[in-house]
Amino acid sequence: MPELPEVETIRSQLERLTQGKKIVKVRLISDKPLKNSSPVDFVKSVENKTITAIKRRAKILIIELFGGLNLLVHLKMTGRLLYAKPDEEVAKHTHIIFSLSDGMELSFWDMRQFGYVKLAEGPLGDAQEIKDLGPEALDISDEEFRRIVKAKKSGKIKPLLMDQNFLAGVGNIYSDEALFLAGIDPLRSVSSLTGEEIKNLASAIRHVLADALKAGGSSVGDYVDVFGREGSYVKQHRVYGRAGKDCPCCGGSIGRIKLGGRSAHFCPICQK
DNA sequence: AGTCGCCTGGTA
DNA sequence: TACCAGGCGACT
Repeated sequence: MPELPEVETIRSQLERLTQGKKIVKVRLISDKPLKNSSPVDFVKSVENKTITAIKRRAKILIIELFGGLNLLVHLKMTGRLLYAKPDEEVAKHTHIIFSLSDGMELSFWDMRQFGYVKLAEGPLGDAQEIKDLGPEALDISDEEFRRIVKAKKSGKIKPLLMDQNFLAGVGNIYSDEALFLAGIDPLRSVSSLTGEEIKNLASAIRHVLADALKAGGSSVGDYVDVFGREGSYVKQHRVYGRAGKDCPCCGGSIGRIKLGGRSAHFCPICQK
């Protein structure tokens, strides 16, 4: 599902709602999200631990537990973390229910089952999922962005923006939106970008992510926040999901191509 | 660098 | 029926 603005929306909500609360019970409806870790260890390690902080790195949520354990949650395409009152019937696609000391439940729901909830011991920076990530996209400086772009000798700009080890937090929606704002064709090779284009792109990335965060993210298909509410940034999309519609800048038709197995949306006139 | 696979479900 | 979907890792 979500990219940085959506995950950050959930992070800040969880921080407000669950920080300082204790996880009094864990109900594993399915082991699938645990990937390789043992269900017994998972439940034993998490039950009766207090949530000390909710952090985020790239698109990964980090639920910090008292005693130094971290729960890493990746929502991938359709994962949700839902905060709600206990319900008699468990909704379809709910995999894990954490009962909290305030009487509420935090549920991990994931229709396509790509997401994970993993226990990470030791320093967070040592975790396999975290250690190779690039700098955070939301507040990347012009200088830092220029440095990491210049370090790349080959490849196309759009797939590079989505590479989490290059830049952390940008996915298919926001790479399209940022490239549109910067006037750069998604197929451009990294090495062909001018200094000014790189600067404009850094600015566009920060701008798009900050605006999307303000709007509570983009609900294209499945994304909802911890209360099950949609984000409203789709209304502000300039190119993503708008193939065949008018470019907000020149009035031409928005195009859509396949790039690296994903769809890329762009204006063939405004983006060079 | 490009394609496939993991899954379920919605839409043309 | 076929194709599409906010991700990403494992293949060739």
